[in-house]
Amino acid sequence: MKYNFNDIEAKWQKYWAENQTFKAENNSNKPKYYVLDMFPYPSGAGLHVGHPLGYIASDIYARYKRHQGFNVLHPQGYDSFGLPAEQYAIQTGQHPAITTKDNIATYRRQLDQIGFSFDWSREVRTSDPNYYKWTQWIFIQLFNSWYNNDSDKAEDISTLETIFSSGGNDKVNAVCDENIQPFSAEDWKSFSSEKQQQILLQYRLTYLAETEVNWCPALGTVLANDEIINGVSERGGHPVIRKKMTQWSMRISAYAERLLQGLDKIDWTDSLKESQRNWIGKSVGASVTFNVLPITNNQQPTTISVFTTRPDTIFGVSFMTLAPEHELVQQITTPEQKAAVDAYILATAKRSERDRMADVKTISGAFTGAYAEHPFTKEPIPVWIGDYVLAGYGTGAVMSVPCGDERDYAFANHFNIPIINIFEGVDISESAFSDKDKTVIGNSDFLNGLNYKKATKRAIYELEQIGQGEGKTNYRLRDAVFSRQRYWGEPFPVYYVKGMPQMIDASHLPIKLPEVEKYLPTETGEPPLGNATVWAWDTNKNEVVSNDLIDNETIHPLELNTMPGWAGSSWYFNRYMDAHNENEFASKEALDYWQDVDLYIGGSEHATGHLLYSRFWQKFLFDKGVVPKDEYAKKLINQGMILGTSAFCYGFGPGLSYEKPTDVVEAAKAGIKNKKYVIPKESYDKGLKGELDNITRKIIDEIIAEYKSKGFNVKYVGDEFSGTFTPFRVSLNHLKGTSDFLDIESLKQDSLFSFIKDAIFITDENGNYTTYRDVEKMSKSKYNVVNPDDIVEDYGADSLRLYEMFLGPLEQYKPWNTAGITGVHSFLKKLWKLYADDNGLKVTDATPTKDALKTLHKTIKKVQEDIENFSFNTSVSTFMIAANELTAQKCTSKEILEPLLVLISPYAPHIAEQLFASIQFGKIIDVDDLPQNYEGISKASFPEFDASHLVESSKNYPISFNGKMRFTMELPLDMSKDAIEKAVLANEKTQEQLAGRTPKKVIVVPGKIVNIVG
RNA sequence: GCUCAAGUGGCGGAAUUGGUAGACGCGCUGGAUUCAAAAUCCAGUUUCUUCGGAAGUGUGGGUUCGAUUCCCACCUUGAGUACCA
Repeated sequence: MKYNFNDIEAKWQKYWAENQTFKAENNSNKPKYYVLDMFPYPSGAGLHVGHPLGYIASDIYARYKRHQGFNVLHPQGYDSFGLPAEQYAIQTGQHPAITTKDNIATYRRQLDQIGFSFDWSREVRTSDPNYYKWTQWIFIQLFNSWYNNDSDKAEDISTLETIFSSGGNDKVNAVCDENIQPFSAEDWKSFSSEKQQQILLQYRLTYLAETEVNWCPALGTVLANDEIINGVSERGGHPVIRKKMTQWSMRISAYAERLLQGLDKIDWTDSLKESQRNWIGKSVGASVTFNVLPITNNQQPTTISVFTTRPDTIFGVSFMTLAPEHELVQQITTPEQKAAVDAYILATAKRSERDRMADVKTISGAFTGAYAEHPFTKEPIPVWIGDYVLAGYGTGAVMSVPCGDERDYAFANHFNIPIINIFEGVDISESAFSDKDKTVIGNSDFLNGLNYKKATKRAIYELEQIGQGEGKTNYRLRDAVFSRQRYWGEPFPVYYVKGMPQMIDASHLPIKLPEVEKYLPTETGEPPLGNATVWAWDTNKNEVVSNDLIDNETIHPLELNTMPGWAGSSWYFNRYMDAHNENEFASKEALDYWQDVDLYIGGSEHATGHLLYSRFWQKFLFDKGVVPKDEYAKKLINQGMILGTSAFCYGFGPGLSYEKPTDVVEAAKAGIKNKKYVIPKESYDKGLKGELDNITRKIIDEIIAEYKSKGFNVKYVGDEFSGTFTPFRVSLNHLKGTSDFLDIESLKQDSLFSFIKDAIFITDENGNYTTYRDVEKMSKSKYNVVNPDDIVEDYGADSLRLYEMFLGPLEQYKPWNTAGITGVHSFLKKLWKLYADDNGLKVTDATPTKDALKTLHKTIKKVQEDIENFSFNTSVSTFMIAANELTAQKCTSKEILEPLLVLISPYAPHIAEQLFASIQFGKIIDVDDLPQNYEGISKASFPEFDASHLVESSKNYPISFNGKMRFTMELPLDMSKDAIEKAVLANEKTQEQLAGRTPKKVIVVPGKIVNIVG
């Protein structure tokens, strides 16, 4: 019987689904293991071969853990809210829910045919009301919480109210808005309930505030910092501007330190942790307050507070710089400087964020005319403004120490501000000295002679003594904007009474997305939900009612924004534990049993988005006692991207290139229909170098001849040809099989490539045009997308799985090339032949040979090590070696061949199941004929490695001379060092190598190597 | 600029504690089988070579009996981040 993969795979996939083979139980005597994939956004384009890479890896691990006796949770779902479905709705009017449902169906079909061992009974979809009910619920919990720095955790807002009414806000150590007004317990009690609500909002973990947001006009929505790359939107590359808007925000800054500390206890890659550390951006230093010297006697005293990481350089301060947007600028600027300052502010305001980022070398600024007083020397310090100081970081003001900071140095030089040197024995005439550890402080009163560490400590102490500063830690991490002006997202469970947000009671959730006529913003600029006509909250009936009924007494308007994409993905891993629970977000029993994710696999592009926000929510839920762990994923692996290999042709002719020589251009303008040519890569390369090869020369001669025949007087005028050939991509569908040869006829018939329809292809002597292949990201527009459906049809799911793993290390970026898949495919055919031939099953009860046992056990050892190290590529090689060896040994022994299948089963589950079942029944069995009680290979135990089969009695020693291996010698392993040395020296090849020299030294490492020096 | 990865045949890659560099596969070359093709099987395939050998893991140096592996400097590529005080 032949290896009929299409038949086998379809039947086993059906069998697994029907028998719920991979369903995980929420209680079990077995140890638990949770393997999680980052769930996909179901896009309309479906899967390409790059997408399943991580899923295959996690599936191998999940199957391996089942063989090891674990109760494995391996779920899958869909991150199904998002922009593309909404944009499709805007274009076509089709409801995003329908688009999403269709896309999910496609994804499911594609995933199913790869043979994943997902427990689909736990599927989640973030856009399902039964799911987002709990996303809304978490939002309410965040609203009802504040962060207590004393207990270092989130607490219920009621505890804050209690503190307020007993002692005001004086003693509260909370993470909250800036500029909170102090009040006493009496004040609090006297406040109106609205005023109280306003104050509480400044403390809540999710809060409504007018903040400066990143507004993307093209997308009509705000974006979070992680959704902006180089000043433009991640999606679409549209410009982003700063704008003040009232938005929901998440007080993630409350968790900055815990998010940073938590990284130390999780096994994530260093680069990913590093990204998160950078994003959190902790810097330790001091805040220092400078008194501004009054210009006139009746001026209000003001202060400028700054954050610095170098309080030790306080005596080096020779000026201060404020961000142009700093609120004090107008107040302190002197009348003489007002014109200059205003002009500068105007000039900076005109520059976009992007310009400012791109141009960091130009030094600009203006003097305010004001002076601050040095806290210790009491000397006056000029106050400048400059756009190198960012309003959004620290306090938006810096104390400038030109001798210790490059930017301050450049600024001081540019504006001729004095530079004070406070470093002992350091020359600062050329540049600033920012290496804090290599000198001691001088010229600094009480800091003289101290090193960086001691001086910092002392400076902070002295500042505290005079009440003008304290030690402070600053974080770059900003609170995350949580409102989006979109339709296809979770609605907020929020209505407004007199402009104050009110939470809908959790018992009335979910608040379902309303129907709208149009998915665009309203004419008055409200978000799409502003189009909904039934979008008001009736506080008596506790239901969503028509907007007409709004009376602002019992019926109130609902929130028009929706939640961002990361809302639903920040907790989904917990929902899988108890996916259908209607009363809780997951039951306590399920959460206690599964605890956390043991292995999480997904892309590194989520490093500062999803992976940070989800850690934040997990910590919050942990504080609330809802989840048992404050980090949800013990280990995380980033799979690398699979790149496509695009195929290029090189065109020459109108519409494909410029027309040179000049005379030919003129002729073309005169209305001659020119010829197009597709030339080989070598001709193109030569053209780039300005040389002409025979082919190009021939083409030009042909063109000239044609013009001449039409009566034009043309001639070729030069050899300059660079840039006249145009490379263009062709679709992989137009290549012959998996080769690089172009199927010219099919290309010409494709309407996508109509521009090349009439071209003449310059082929080789066999009539082939060879395309040039280059590695790029897979994308539809590059025509290099490979669909897994095609691979599965041609080679089978097992081949696809093996090949994706065989390509290279999991974490690495690597190119896909379908041609290579024949290697793993013929391995599977060879494997099949080991078990079956034309007469049926070959497996016997024969006693295995020593060699076969050795092959098996070294394979067990290697494969087990590889899986545990996530080195899946090398285990595929190991399987190939094992199959090659066993074939050579003509092994038919069940004792060898049965355990081998268990080893292979995580990688190639279909063929392993088929052969395993066949061995059980002594013939190639059809899945349909299996008895009811049959337990498949997934219940089989992973084979035990037995080292005794690998014991050797001799070793083929490499004999090296000065470290270079020259020949080998077979010697017994129990031979003593001396005996080995004697035997090697006695060998005639040794004497040959030495050529008469006497060895200075002989290194013998028993069991490893012999090295002769001399 | 800073941070983090990574540089090995024509290609993807292997060598897990320093110990026979190039496993395994693709591609290529030759052969067998076939009327022919596909498929399959066998042999070869780092480079140079006077066929004895010699050189060789981005470059230059170092440590070591011995370095793809450890250390220093540099070059290149990729990713992230950026007037962060």
